[in-house]
Amino acid sequence: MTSQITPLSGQVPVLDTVEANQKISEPSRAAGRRPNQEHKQKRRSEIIEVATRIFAENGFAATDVQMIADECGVGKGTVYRYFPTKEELFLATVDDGMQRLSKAVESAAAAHANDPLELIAATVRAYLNFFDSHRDVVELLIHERAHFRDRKASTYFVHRQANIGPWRELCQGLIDAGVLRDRPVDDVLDVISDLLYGTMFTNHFSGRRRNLADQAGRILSIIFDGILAQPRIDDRQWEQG
Amino acid sequence: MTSQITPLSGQVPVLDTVEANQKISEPSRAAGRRPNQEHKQKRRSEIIEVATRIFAENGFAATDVQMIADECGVGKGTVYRYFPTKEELFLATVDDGMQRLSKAVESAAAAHANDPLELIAATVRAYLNFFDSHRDVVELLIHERAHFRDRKASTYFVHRQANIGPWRELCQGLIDAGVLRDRPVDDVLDVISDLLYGTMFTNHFSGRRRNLADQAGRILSIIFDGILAQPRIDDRQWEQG
Amino acid sequence: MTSQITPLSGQVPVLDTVEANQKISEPSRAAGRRPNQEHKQKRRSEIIEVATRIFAENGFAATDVQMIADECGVGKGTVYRYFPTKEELFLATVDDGMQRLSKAVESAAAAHANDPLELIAATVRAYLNFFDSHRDVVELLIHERAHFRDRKASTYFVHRQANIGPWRELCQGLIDAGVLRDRPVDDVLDVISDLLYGTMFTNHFSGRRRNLADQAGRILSIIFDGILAQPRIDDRQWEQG
Amino acid sequence: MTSQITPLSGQVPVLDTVEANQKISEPSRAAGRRPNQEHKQKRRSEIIEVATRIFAENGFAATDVQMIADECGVGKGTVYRYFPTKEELFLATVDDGMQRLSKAVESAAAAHANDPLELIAATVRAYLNFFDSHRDVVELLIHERAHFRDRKASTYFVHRQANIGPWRELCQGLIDAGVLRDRPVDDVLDVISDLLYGTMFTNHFSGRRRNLADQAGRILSIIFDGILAQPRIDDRQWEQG
DNA sequence: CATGAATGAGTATTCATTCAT
DNA sequence: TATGAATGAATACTCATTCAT
Repeated sequence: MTSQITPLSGQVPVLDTVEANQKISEPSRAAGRRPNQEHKQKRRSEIIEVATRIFAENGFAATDVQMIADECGVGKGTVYRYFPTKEELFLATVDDGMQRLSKAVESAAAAHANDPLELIAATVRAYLNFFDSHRDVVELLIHERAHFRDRKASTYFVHRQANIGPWRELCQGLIDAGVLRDRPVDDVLDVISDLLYGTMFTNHFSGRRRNLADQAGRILSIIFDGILAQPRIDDRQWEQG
Repeated sequence: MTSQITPLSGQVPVLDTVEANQKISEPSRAAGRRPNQEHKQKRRSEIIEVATRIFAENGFAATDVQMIADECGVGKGTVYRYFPTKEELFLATVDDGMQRLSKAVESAAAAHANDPLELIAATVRAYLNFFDSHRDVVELLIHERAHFRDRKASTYFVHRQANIGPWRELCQGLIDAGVLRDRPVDDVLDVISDLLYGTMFTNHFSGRRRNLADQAGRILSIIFDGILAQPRIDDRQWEQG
Repeated sequence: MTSQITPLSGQVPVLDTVEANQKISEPSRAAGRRPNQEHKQKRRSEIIEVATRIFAENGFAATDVQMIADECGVGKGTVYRYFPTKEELFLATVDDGMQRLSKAVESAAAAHANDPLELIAATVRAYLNFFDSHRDVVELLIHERAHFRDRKASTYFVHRQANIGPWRELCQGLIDAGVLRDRPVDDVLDVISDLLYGTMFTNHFSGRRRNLADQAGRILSIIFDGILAQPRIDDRQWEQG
Repeated sequence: MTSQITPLSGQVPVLDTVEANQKISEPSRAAGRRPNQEHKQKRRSEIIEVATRIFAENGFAATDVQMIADECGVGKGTVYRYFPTKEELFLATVDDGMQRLSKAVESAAAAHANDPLELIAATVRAYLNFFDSHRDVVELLIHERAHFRDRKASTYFVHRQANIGPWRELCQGLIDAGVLRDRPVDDVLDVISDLLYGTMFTNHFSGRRRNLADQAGRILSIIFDGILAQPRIDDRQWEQG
């Protein structure tokens, strides 16, 4: 159900395909109209696709399942055949969004597996690009949090946590190699992750539409080099609060 | 309605009291029924305080105005005497939260008006501290976005935009003085703002509870100095995507 | 909530009035539109009266609360102000029916307190008369049983059990006085109760419409004297199965 | 469709097999596909058996045809091949129950064809025993009445009416022979029928679990001999209301 | 023949808002 | 002015029935 989400990854992440638990076990009984797995998967995808759009546009509460059924050209009962409740349908759209994010980041990372800094840069660009061209998914994240706050851990952070591992190794390697300053790995990853998360939301919420390639560049520049003109000479301990 | 929000400010931020239409119109006759006005303001504050908590706990849709009335010990009709609709009441709580954020950041900044870098550091700490001790407000921001997406600009970003000015001047001054690298001011401010925004949400959503002073220190360290061990020597242009 | 139901009673049964728990405790707070107890009781009765008819006509499942609201000339929400669920409303109608039965039997019995056999006869007549002229109540008993089978003891039998006491004493007295044969009191009461219950249902379900006074007479004749021409001479033990 | 039901019968009751329209039409070609017919009858019986249990447990409305299909291990469509609607299936279970009652009473009566009073006693016992060991059937009677009130005469009373004949003759014979008092036959039969009906329901609804043989004995004792110690001396006319 | 995928009519309950008192 | 009684629009989910395979 989860997969590569963390915006940094030094190796090709494995996509944990979900189909297993979606397939209905083959009934061993007699003739009759047989269930068609292919057809089921296809229709399930259609519903998720439409639901993603409609939930993103209207939010969870304001979305009537009938709207989704109509848009799909099926009866409401059919939607309920595939997803037992409106909530499950919604969560399926969020999960689907996260899987698509994973694939997008993976693909981008795969092309730069041999140049660590470029790998990081490519990942940052892929992450921002994904959310820029899939604004629906940003909305879903908000609605998930608003509606399921106390019943479910945020899907986004579940994925982030599940896939941080490879990035930690990559970072540690770069520190050992003297490429990065000797800072705790988790501190570095947290700052980068939080910055991307905040940037993504801000882009979306504030309507800020800058050239994404430039934006990624500016972010990387500051992350890599900081904002001070003469950094290390100033010895002040910012850590002390 | 708005006030100092931007997490960086080189001068005592001005509280833009736009709340004209929220305040009960001042009676123009000299003295007379002043006590009533005070009573009204007090009750209005009570309602907002209770509503903040209940909206944060339950979200907008799941909150029944009756719950708020009960908690306040007044009739439902009374709540409607102070706020014409549930939505206006909700928005008033968000605005109230933003004003409190402003005051908190202001106060922290005021103590370091003479040391720019320390001013920045103090602001970062104050910002993270505020949201850490006012988790309600984080929730309200989410619910506002989820429910009012297409009807209202995010109060948070309205405030941010309204109060970025002084920070821009501060930054430009530091660049001119050679303290900061010569990067476009807005780039720097965006990165810092987005990072704080993302950090705040991540702290809240992922349940990450680190020592806040340390967290602020780590953030500042990376912002100021970057993550690379030998920064400027690498001339690579990250801007090119 | 309960009261005299059992069809036999040697003393004026006490009607346990229910109003106590229906009244809303006086709110101690300020002005405003005050709750009006009288008005509430009246409306509650109206709703029960209408609901009795509609539930009896359509059954529980087929009754739409809207039908009741319309018939009452109030909004659906108003019905729900008085009864939190459709089920509670239904059960209230059953209870109301049982209370009315109690009153009817009581009144009839009160007139013959000094002649035990006549008291029994009057009770039998009152019981059959009540259900004959309140066919709604018979229906409610059926629907209650059909719908609440495993969630609630039958209201009818709860009442019957709660009010059998006085009848047991009366019967025992008559046995001691040699008026009745020396049989276990509970056997006698069970047979009479079951016979009345079965007669009531049969009258209702089979559409049998005989003169009720005659019917009561025939029942009493057989109960008192049996069907055998030469009873006690035949010593056969029916008890042995 | 109907059969011997009336609890009193002086001769082997005839099973009125009216179930013509329930049976799958007999194939007129001599032999041929007889096995298929058998298979059909068998499956039909299976479905009725399962449906009886499930309808009794859940009531008509709360029973999902899917539940019955699952329990039978067949597809829902198959159930509909045997019974055109859920209602017809339900009514078939009621009718089946009544036929089983008939058989049970018949068998018991057959053993005492030569002793009228013992025949009556045996019938009473068989009737109470049947419903005691087939509680499902009692439930079905209730649900039938609740759901089909105005569309269908109660199956129970249809059967009762259809089979009262032989009992009337038996009774009249006993009266003529001076065994029973000279009362109108129908009065006697009504009282006995109603008493058994009421006893059966009361046993079921009130959870009263007494030794059935004893119970039958007590009932017979009162029916035969009445409750008065000195019956006929008291000349009072109970008939006058 | 048997099956189960598809359908859509049907309904209890909630709650923002109004307004009589 | 404060109150709470009244209202009715709005909506997820079920399940009997049909019919393509």
